Amino acid sequence: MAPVIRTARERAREELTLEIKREARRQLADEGAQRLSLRAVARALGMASSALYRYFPSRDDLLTALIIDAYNALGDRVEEAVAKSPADDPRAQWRALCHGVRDWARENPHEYALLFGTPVPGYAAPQDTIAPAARVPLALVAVIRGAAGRLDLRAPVRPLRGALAEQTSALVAAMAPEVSAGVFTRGVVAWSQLVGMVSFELFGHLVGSFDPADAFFAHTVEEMADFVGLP
Amino acid sequence: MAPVIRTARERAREELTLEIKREARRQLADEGAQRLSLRAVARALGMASSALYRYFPSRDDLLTALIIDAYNALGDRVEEAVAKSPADDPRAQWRALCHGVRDWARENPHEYALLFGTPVPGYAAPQDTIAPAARVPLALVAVIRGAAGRLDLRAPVRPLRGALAEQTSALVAAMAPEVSAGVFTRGVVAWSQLVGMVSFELFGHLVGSFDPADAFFAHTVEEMADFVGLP
DNA sequence: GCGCTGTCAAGAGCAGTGCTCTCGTTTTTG
DNA sequence: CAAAAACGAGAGCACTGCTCTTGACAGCGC
Repeated sequence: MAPVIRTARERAREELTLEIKREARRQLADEGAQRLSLRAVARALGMASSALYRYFPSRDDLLTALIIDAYNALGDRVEEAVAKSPADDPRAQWRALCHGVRDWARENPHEYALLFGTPVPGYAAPQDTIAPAARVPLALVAVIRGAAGRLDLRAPVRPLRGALAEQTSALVAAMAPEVSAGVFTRGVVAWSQLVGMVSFELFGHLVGSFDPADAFFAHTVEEMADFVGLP
Repeated sequence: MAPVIRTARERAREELTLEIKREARRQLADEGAQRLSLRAVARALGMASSALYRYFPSRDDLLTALIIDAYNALGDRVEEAVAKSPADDPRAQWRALCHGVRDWARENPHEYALLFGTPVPGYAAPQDTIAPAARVPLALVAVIRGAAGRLDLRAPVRPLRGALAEQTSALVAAMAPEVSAGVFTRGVVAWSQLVGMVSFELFGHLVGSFDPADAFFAHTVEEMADFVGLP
């Protein structure tokens, strides 16, 4: 393993890397990813802009690092919210998860936009992001798994056919064997609905209709809990 | 009214405005809004970059014009798809609407991102965009209205309380008086789910799970049609 | 302790951006 | 016909991401 005592150089490098990300995150929160400027970050840190390239080979790499941090911040928040909920109350956990996502998004709109808005770089999500990105979806299926056997579907799930049945059964076998394929797809539907609704609110698509979205959001969270059959 | 025969200058201006938008749309489709450059547009048109500012006061204004055009293109596409469906088959119309949105989005990913991704300008959606932006949602409630009286809800809608009841009753009275408040909210839920799912597919959030999303999309469209009670 | 080697910050510079201002020219208008 | 408005082009400002070179310093084996 790496030694605990590093050379002065290595410690300085690690510290500066953190400081750069900290300042970049500040500017991101202030002005959005669009206006995040390497030169401005360097200026705020009192160093030459060229020196920054020793730590992040390009602006996109800095953004990727911020994306990973944001995914982890959201993951921490949501996992903690779920953990604080009663262990035997899947609906309370569901509520905590959904409201955790929304609250975090409203507190960090630019970071949320970085995760779920238009992808900034050339469409290719680096490999390092997929694990942090999976945390909230995994927490969501964990909540559903915790309710397995007690699920109560008011409306039966339509049968899965052909390619969808194959895709779903592979996924279910890998990550939620105690849950039926139909319920699993409903979980994915609810996840996309949650992100769609939060994006609507943050991106201003609800201004003419449910402008203070609190009541609508709370209601929809319950409806989607019913949709996946949570007790 | 304005005369049909305009001065040569006015006709030239109108034509050049269209040409600028055409070229900008080309570059938008190629590289995305991020890389859309006024200078590059001017270069392609063989004119000085400064001359462009006589037609669009800023880059954001050009983008706003493109946003309006994109909303209208999507609106045309969806309205036409619904109109081509059997008049007495709300579920077929629903299918046409949802698949119309997805198909258009897949054919014009950057323009879709412009509409439903991270808002590019300073968060304020200009007044001119809200009418074109409302076309697809309005088409969606029209489909539901067309099925009023024949709706079949497998799972009853949770009662709307407090602020939500007030917001919804105002909206329902204004745009869908023959539909119950509960069904109306489910329509909004389905709309946000649709956009969330298409965004997931286009922005790469489905790569690990339902990567070819065709089967999952088709299945979910039917599930959401059930959700709003379409016959 | 000494020198080599790799790492580092800094500066200059390149190509590009949005945007403003001025300056002649052209077209419309009174 | 003359005044006024609109127009295209050019120069220029302040900024961006990024590259290359230069000189200084730290860490290592000897």
